Amino acid sequence: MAPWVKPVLGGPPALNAPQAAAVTHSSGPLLVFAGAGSGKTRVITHRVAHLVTSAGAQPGSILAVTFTNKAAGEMRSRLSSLLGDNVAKDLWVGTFHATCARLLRRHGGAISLSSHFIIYDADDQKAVVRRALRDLGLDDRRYPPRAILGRIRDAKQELRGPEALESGSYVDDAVVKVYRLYEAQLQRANAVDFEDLIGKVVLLLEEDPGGEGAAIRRRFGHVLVDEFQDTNRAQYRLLRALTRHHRNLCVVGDDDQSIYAWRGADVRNIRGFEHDFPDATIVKLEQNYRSTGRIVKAALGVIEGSRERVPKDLWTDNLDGAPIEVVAARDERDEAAYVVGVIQDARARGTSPEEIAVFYRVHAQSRVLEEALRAVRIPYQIVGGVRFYERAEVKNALAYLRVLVNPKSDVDLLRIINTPARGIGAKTLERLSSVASSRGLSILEAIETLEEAVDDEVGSPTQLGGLTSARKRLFAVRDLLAHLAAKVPFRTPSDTLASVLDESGYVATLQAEDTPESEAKLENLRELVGSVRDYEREAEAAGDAATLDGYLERVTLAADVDSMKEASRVTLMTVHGAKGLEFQLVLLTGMEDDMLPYRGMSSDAADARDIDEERRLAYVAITRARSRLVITHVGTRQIFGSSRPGRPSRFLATIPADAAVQRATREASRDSRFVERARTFQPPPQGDWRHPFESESAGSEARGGAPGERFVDRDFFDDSRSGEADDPLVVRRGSRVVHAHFGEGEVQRVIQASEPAVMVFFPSSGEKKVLARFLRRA
DNA sequence: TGCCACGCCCTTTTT
DNA sequence: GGGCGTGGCA
Repeated sequence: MAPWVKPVLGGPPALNAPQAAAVTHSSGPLLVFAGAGSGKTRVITHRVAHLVTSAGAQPGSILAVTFTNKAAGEMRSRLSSLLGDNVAKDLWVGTFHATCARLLRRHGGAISLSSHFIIYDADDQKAVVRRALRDLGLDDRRYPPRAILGRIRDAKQELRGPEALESGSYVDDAVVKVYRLYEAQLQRANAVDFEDLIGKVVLLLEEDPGGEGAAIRRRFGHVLVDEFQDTNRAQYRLLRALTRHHRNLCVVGDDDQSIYAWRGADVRNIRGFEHDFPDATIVKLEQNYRSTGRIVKAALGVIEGSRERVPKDLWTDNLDGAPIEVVAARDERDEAAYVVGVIQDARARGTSPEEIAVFYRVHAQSRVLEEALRAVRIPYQIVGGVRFYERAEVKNALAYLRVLVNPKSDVDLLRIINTPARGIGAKTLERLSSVASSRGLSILEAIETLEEAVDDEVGSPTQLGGLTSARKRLFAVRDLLAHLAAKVPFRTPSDTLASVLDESGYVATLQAEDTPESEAKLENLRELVGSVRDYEREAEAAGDAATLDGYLERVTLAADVDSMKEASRVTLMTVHGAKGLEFQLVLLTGMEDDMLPYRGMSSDAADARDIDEERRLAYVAITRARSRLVITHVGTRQIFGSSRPGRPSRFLATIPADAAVQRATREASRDSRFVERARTFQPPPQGDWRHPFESESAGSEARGGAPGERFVDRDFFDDSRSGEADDPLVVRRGSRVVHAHFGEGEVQRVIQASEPAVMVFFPSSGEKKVLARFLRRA
């Protein structure tokens, strides 16, 4: 038996006595720093069990929140086995979003939210933003919907309304206007977005309209949170508001595994917990039960380079295990071939495929790996990528259902009004839309007014907004929907879906297309009907009524969980997707600077904070491995259609030498220069982010500055320089400038290049990169 | 109105 | 390399 397959652990034993006491028995605020592999979820389940069995808490007064459905499901099943189904069924165990949705359905009336509200996902949000931009007459090339929505989302995650946003710059003003319309649109549609689910519960709790906030607060005597480092500001405020009186808040997390800052997670929630709760009991779980000694050591080496972290000394009693293999490959194909070789070898030694995972930083890396695996017929599954519920045909079908439940939902109506094609084009929709917004109606209501206009014989073409010719087609859609909606109460959800697909002509249209693509779409629609049937069966088993509302909520709050089967397949996924999982053998690919740490096309250097998040990502990846870890990096990588040079990631240099061995593939060995570089590089001194290779291979690649060198994006034209110039133009972000051709604009950022240049936003023509010498002060 | 060709831009992702 | 959005054309 190879050393690395030797069993090294037997699952987390009981906590040591003082820890156990603190974790299960302490009262008041409790913060548990649970290092990777230290048995974090156990903390919550055992505490809950103790609260119920020994502390006399009512199961219904305990709320345990997680981030994913999967985590919630696991927690629930563990609690069921600890406490029995009968007790566990009364506990509130769920994701932040599902829990808040449940509360809002019961208490949302106080903030005029009908209990049939629907939840808009990212796509719906974007559609609302696009429409708002159109209504405001703003060009969506100059104001990219994605970016605008990003700003709105950021604001909502901090519970800031449009009035609380900065204004003054062109973009800021646009954001504020779009945000206002966006909110109005959601309210009119009786819809909420993911941020609202949290935000509106916070509103209920903090403002207590009709006593509903107090009612929610009374409900819960204990609140427990998993993966606390991933909470955003709004979620933190929710937790504080919920526990304001009794302060029975138990949070478990690991700041070293905070990898979601980019979507709003605020690591200050965990790092600053002690500040907000000075009386909190703090426990650190530092013993790792998962991985070999060398893996733990490597992980610790990597994470210790962080600028800021709560110190934790991860250690293990497990055997040292085999050295980590750091392998240089020539390019991504060579890397894939090596990965395949390792997998074949491991399988031959008896490692089962579901114990093997291949990680990468971005999905784009998966293609080459897939090809290599397919070539030798190794079964694999990819987690992530395009999700089932995000496919266009699935979203269309769901949009029909959502309109039936909530006819005011314009986003959904607009999605299906011309699906399948019914001759209702952009022009018609634009007119309809403006009729609707000018009268404060939903689109469907606006269609109704066309009828009134006809009945009254007063419908002048101007009043109808030029909609006379499309009227018949619009009425046909309205009648179709009315007909389907009338039958909803008498049909099962799956029958409703089936008749929607049939009577709308959607299926017929796809069948007529008769292409491989249309066949795939039909297949997906059949699967969707199947998923509704599954839901109906589950609801029945749980003794609940199966409703269309119920199904839609589940789907909107669902993830990719179902797709990750226990089947005997090798798993391919991004490092983000790997959090919370563990495998016997992990292959971490693409360990190059620019890939991990990742840097996109732009030459902007990441700042130290971004680098630290990438470092934590590497830490998460490493700590997923139980007994064997193989890390690969390449000399050249083709990605996104072009080639970039690869150098070993700076993080590799922080793995202690006695934990790893360096290797090269046969292909890579031929390039002796690359191998020599890869073999001999040294860790950079602390605090110096210059890559070690940069000095050695100076001038070998012309790039926009050394990696890691800080690009200054403000005060670039500082006074020391301006002294030499004839016209000292000092600009910084936000400065107003004038360009001879584009007119007045606003500086977005300063670009470091051979000649000073800036990105300027011109309201007349959008964002442009211009040389500073063509600008003057506004 | 609908189709196709062209060009752009590219992280990570739950709910 | 590829998905998506746009703009030109039938």
